[in-house]
Amino acid sequence: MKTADPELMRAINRFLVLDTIRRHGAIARVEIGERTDLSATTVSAITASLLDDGLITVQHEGDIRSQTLRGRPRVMLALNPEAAWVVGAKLAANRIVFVATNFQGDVLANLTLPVRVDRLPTEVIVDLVEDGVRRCVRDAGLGLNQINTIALSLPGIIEHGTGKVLSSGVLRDADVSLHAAIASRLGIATIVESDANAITMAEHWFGQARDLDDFVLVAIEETLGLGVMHGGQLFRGARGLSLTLGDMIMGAGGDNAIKLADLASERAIVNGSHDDPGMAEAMQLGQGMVQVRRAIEAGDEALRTAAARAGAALGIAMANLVALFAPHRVIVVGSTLALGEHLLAPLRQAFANAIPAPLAQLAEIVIDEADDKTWARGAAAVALGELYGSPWGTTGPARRAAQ
Amino acid sequence: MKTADPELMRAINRFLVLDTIRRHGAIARVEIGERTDLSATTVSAITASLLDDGLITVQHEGDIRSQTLRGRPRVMLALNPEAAWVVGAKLAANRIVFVATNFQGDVLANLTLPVRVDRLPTEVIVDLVEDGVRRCVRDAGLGLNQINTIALSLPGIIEHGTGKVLSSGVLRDADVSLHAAIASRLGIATIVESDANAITMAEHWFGQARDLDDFVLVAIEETLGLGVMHGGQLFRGARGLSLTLGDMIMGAGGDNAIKLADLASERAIVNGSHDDPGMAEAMQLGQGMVQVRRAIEAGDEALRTAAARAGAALGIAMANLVALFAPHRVIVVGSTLALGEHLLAPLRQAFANAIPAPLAQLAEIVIDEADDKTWARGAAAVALGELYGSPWGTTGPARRAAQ
DNA sequence: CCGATTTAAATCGGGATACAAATTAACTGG
DNA sequence: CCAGTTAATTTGTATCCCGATTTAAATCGG
Repeated sequence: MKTADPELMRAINRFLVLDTIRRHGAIARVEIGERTDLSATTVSAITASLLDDGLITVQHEGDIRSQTLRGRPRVMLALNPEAAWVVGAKLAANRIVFVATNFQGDVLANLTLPVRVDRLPTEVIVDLVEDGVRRCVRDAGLGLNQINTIALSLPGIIEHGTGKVLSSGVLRDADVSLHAAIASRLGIATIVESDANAITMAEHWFGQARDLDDFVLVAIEETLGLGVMHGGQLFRGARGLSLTLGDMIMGAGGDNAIKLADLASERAIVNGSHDDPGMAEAMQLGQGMVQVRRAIEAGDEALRTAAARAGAALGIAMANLVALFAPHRVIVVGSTLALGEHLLAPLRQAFANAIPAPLAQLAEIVIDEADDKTWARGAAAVALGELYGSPWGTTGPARRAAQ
Repeated sequence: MKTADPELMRAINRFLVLDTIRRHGAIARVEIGERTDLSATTVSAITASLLDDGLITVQHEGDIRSQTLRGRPRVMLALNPEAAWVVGAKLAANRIVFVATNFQGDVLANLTLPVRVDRLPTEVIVDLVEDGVRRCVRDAGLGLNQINTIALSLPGIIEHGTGKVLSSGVLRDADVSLHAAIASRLGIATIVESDANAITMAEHWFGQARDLDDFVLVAIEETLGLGVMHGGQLFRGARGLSLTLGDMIMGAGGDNAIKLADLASERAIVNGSHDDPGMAEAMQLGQGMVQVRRAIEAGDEALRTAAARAGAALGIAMANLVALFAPHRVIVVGSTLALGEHLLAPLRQAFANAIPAPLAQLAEIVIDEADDKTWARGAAAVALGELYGSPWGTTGPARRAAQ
């Protein structure tokens, strides 16, 4: 816990103002004051400094007259989209997705590399990331030297701050310092983050949780991820570790103990039909769940059962999460959603059965079929969040190696 | 998120100083400065104010000479034990335990009312609490008017801030405002808190986690409770809800879905032997697990199996908690520990099997056979924590109803 | 067209805070 | 009894927030 001094005070209020502008879009000083409970004096001082630093700009044009037509008109302030640029990337089993965004998180360019990352040596992955970043930056009409931060997200357990990957389904090795490798390769500050945290950030900034500072997100793809937003901050465990969901054991012990990942991951769902060559093909292309859905609707009862089993397990896991974190909302994202109601109907039912009565009204379930670009954009948002200078250690300062 | 102003700044630093004194015991100003990274000037100013408010005192006597014998001697500052008094209470199924403590949490008096709270109407419980508080306060040589806050802890889901009990195993009704009832009855500010949170506080202040700001606590008694300490603050869900563990579903859905409480609560363990009148008797007296242990050691295989099953389920649940919260330590407390290794051996083994490899080194399990007094003392610590004026909303201000 | 009105933003002055440097206090040691 | 040493306080400066006042930039109304 940090000691408070005037600098911290200013940092907090400055962040508050900047975040208010980001959330609201173009906004006048008076209104910032109303929303933040800061005095007009302070808002003026802080916005002057933000203008000075080029993080925000005045918007004269398109100046929609304020409702009240009298008096001195409000001067609208908005983020300066060109204050900085970042690259966000999502590393998944069979693809790498990049987006370049400006300071407000608008996607300027995106790029998908359809490669089986699974079995590649880490060095090669770093190569691919480097290439992807370079191309994506060029596609955005930018130069590498204009990129402030790169945020790479991938599934697994990741130590925030050091950027060490303790374990990940897409890396062959454990305890990889992806972070340092990429940072030194490109000479740009780099953040490595769990993909679940990235998409959690995306939902908070751009998606289904813009209005909420307390929610839980369940990411169902090749691996099962978990993100927890608590008081507007990503919740991290001790040492800044990201959380995991796939390792949750369903079952009371003994023989019926089974990991959630073995019930509800995409691999687990297709397990029975793995001999079908078409299915294997689709899985490699990331279209596995689309294929499964087709098969189910063509009458494949084994897959229907598998999907239902996965949905039920997820529903129970989500009920457990509600009991453990008491969030207002549980957001479900990920490619497995392509199964549609074959997954969701049993999920909802299991959730409803498993949720303790007093909590039944607390949390709503929201399904969001976010695409890959959104995930990568979430990684970008993680990077931007640090640029905004959040004064709470939740996200430590961007680690810059090299350079 | 609050806006920062000089007042908040001072509140933070003041709390920091007071907390440093509490944790360290008698300590000189210089050392406070070193530990908190505040300047000597600021420490002097804050301690002067604390002295002025009577929260701390100088210790001239017993003035152990500082190591270095030269120079002006240090003036040791310590909490003023008489700065305030609080009562902490633990409401359990078959007893109510009270402690009265001074400002530093020393227990001045304690009292156990061996009553079956289970089936009593709420009004009667409030009566009992009132009587208990009055007696305990008198036993401590205090007057009711000297008591600053009462903190009542009980199992269940409790909304911090409003003090509403959404559900509890020891109350017949749901949605009870115990809080207001007691506060108005005694005319003293009252806090209602989950018992798991209370014992979590106790471990942090007095017990096995004095050195740690990130840990998880599992309370195994008649009901199963969960406390999460995160960054030195009790983690609460949205709306300030306390967390629950007993509602965790073990099992993947369908027929083998079962609540942890139905596997590992004391009632679940003795379930098979409920017809034994001696056992029923012991359970009512809170000696159930001692009795079970005796029975196991006398050869009762059914109970041995039940205990092992409970242990295994708990071990898995704890592994899940480590995956979900990534804490440094998991502390286990509660009367079920009386089963000893009959419970713990399978617990440890299940935990070891279930914990994901990368996390295996992260969290250690600590067993703490805390007695009832410690739980009640934890409730007192919750009350004291608010008196110390923690500036972070985590624990809202003590709600005072009535007078 | 110009002054009154209205609202927004900037400026001024007061109060609180933290900190560094200088000063005072309270010892020990020879 | 004085020099040396360490602790604590005092002094002076910079920063920050805020309320009140002033300035700015519109509209309205005759």
